[in-house]
Amino acid sequence: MSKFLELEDVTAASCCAPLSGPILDEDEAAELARVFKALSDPVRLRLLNLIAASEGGEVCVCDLTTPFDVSAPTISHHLKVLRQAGLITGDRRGTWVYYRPVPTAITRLSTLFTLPHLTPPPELVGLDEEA
Amino acid sequence: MSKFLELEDVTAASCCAPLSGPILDEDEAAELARVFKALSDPVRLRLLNLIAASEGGEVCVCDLTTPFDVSAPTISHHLKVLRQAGLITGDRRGTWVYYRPVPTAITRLSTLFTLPHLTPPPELVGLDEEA
DNA sequence: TTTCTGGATAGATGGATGTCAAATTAGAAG
DNA sequence: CTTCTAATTTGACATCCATCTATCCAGAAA
Repeated sequence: MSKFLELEDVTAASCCAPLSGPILDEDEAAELARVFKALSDPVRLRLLNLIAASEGGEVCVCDLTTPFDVSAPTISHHLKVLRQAGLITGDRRGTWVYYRPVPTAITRLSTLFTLPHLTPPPELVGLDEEA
Repeated sequence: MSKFLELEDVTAASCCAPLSGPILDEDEAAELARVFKALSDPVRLRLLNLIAASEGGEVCVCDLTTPFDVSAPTISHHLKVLRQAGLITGDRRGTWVYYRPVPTAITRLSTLFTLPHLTPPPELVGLDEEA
């Protein structure tokens, strides 16, 4: 494991119970917020999507810079943010650097959005905020 | 339906396929990013948690201001952001305003974080970013 | 070692965002 | 109408963040 990433994993134990579950304390909320902040940028979402959808399970950074309109350092920055959020991992192999998703960190978020006592009543659709 | 919320619903059709699914285009990514940006603040996460976990299915704003260290206008601002993201709805009844979660918008996010072809291999835990 | 290339870091900058105090609106009650 | 209270809006301010250019670091190949 290369050394160029010395980062704090933010997705510790904070999230497991759904949002509709027990009350979130300030620390848990702060940790979770950091993860969602990592997902709050379009470029980062597309990066994570490309990495998570990759056939081989990993993607070379060299393939992540061309699909975007931003500079290479910006891509590097976004990858770092995703790394710090614990959503992806990367390691250097020779000249190139490869990134993979961290499945446990990603699937953990899935349980957050289940609403046990609120199975979505389809009749309510349309009462949401309207344009 | 009261008039004090004239907001664009952001959680349109953008999200349904998991992050590991088909490639996200720029528009879809932008829409999704807006939802996650709404979730990227600790106060907003706790607000949504309080609302989603409420027994009666709704919460009066008057009960949402005391648990926090921030001023009432700030709470109002955060509620507006959550509303604009389509995650909650609110309406005034007499003197008070009540907020409810929007189940469809919330549960929809759940499907985003499933990894069909990547059932989380427990052996990989620990290879994540380390402190 | 020197050179070349892929990728990360450093520093600067413009725009977005969380916060508050003060002013405003909506409704209830005199 | 006047007054009081709940909640939102306005406007200002400080901080944060996405982006860029320039520079630096890590390997590979001479």
